[in-house]
Amino acid sequence: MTINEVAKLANVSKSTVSRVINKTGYVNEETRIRVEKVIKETNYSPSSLARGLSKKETNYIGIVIPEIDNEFFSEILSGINERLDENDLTMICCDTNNNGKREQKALQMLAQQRVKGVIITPAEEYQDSDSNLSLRAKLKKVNAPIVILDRHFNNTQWDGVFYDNFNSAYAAAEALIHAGHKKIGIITGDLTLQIARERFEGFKQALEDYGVPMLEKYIYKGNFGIQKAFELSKKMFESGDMPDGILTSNNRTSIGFVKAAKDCNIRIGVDIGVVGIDHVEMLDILGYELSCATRNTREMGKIALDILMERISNPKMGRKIIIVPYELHLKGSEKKQ
Amino acid sequence: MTINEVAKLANVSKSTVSRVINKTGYVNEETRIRVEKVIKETNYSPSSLARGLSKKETNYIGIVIPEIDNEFFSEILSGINERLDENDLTMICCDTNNNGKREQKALQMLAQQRVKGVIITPAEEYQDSDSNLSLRAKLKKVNAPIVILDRHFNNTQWDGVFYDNFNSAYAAAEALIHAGHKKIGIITGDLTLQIARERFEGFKQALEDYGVPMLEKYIYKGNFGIQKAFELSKKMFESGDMPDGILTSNNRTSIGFVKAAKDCNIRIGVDIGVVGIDHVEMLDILGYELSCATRNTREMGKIALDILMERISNPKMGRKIIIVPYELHLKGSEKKQ
DNA sequence: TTGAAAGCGTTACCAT
DNA sequence: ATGGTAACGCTTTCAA
Repeated sequence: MTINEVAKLANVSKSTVSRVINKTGYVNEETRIRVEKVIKETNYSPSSLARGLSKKETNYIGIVIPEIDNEFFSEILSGINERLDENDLTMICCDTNNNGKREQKALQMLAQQRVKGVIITPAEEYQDSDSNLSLRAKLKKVNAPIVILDRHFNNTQWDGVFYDNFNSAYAAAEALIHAGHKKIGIITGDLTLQIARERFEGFKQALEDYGVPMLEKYIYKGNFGIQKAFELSKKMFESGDMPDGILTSNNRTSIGFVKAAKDCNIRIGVDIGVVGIDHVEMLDILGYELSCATRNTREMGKIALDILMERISNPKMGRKIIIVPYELHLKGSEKKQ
Repeated sequence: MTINEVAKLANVSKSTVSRVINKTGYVNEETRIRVEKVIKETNYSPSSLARGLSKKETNYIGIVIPEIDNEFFSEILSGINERLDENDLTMICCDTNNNGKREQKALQMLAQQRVKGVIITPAEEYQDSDSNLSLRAKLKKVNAPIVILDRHFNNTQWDGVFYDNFNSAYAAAEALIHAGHKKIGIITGDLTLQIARERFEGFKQALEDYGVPMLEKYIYKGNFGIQKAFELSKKMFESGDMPDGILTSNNRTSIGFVKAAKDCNIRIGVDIGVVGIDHVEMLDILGYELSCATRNTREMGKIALDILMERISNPKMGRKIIIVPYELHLKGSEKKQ
């Protein structure tokens, strides 16, 4: 079924059918009804391809994420999805698997689809100026508005939505300080990553501001992974010299820590105080109520889409970088009895 | 940049440029090089819209799922994604939020995009013949091959990929029986759902086959949710008459059960034997190693895509229903000491 | 080996 | 209020 066939069956021109479909321009009530009847009867479905080509505009939105099976990103997607209908958008989804090559292919494909805009969490943290340049080049070729999500790179061009890593860590450390601890430690993330460094800096700043000494021996350098956090925590517990309070730098770090505590019969909130960054729902469910500084992930997705839409409708808008605030949830685990 | 502009810059016709792009037909080595140079220099990116319109064919694949932020579905997506590149496919993703209306909109949209095919997990279990009819009608309108994933409906037309619910429950119950239990119970899923009924049937069959009496008091009717499972388990523990072994009907049921056991100081694998359906990674991580009958979710996604591709290339192929097998993992929790 | 031209299914402008 | 027609950017067939 094409617009032409519908036109013939309804005894009108395709212009009229087009007007009926798009509710644009004048069309007599009787003929409208006639056309609509034919559309219904023939189950005619207008081609987005033809429409897009003709209007030189699509309603595709490209999403490029590194790990679709990571709950953080699936919540982001869920948030974006909530905004899709009202904006009449269609989502083209690409999982790069943290692979730069696949990222490039995805971006190329999106360019060919003539997407309206792209939301991307870069596959890799582009440290050196070379790879930074290459990501910039890739993004430029897309030739559409772009919003960078969660992972930083040296970007002076595009809008972005990021988490308030520094202050979130600051608040977490502060909570430990307020709980009365003097010996405070941290299990960091991979410090080659900017978000890990920012969190570490927030931690340091809090201790400094409150005059709490930061002891080298209580700084455990992790990698944001469960296993590493588990090993470090275990060492900590077995060393015979553990801090009174500790900050775990992300969800997986918290999980590794809890696992080690369970293994070593360390009671969280009793033998040691803990505050994590990120909320881990499953820990709550299983009764390990960990205090945490966290964010509204779903909201981050919505915000990213909102900014993208703003940018599309107003290309000259000043560059926007949104820092999503943390929320501090204290549930008792920060204490030590 | 359009194919015409490239053609002019390279001093050839657009036909030639098309041949170069698609590596089709004859083209002189020299002119090819010239054209390719222009393409690179101008950063020309051919329009998928125009190409699709001209070829009367896209490489879109539509995915319609009910809850994108459910780990089961994000793993499915991840599996599908692995097959996308090699098939040169682009994924259009729709989250229906278990809402029939949104499902309908999504399906309509996919039809307009002229997708090559669709993989769908229906938003609702369409019980009565009315809603069954309505889903069938919706699907027919898509006018493209369709694979039904995981959730059944009364379908005599499309290919499907489902889990072996019956035998998976049978095996789980069998494991409890082999562990020597005589008093065996189950926390079921929502029995209005076919997959819940199938699992319950598998359970019953196993007891019957082994001559183990099924006692009404040990049948706990749940709803596949954490909270309900928690409440039922708690009642079970507090009743003073609990079974020796129990089957938890899905991942969330297992979680609720474990939570209750923790609350009530019931030692899993000691005070009561448990086998679940579905593997819950987080439980393993936290040291609750639950025996389970489970499936390879990522694989299910791959299989669904593979069947879809087969169907597309061979529309006359006989109807395919793939039942994904269970894997039984015994880790000791099935016992009672 | 290359080019010209028709066609894909729409929209939008200009007539009527 | 309606119709005719060019245009969108590409592929494909037919000629040369």
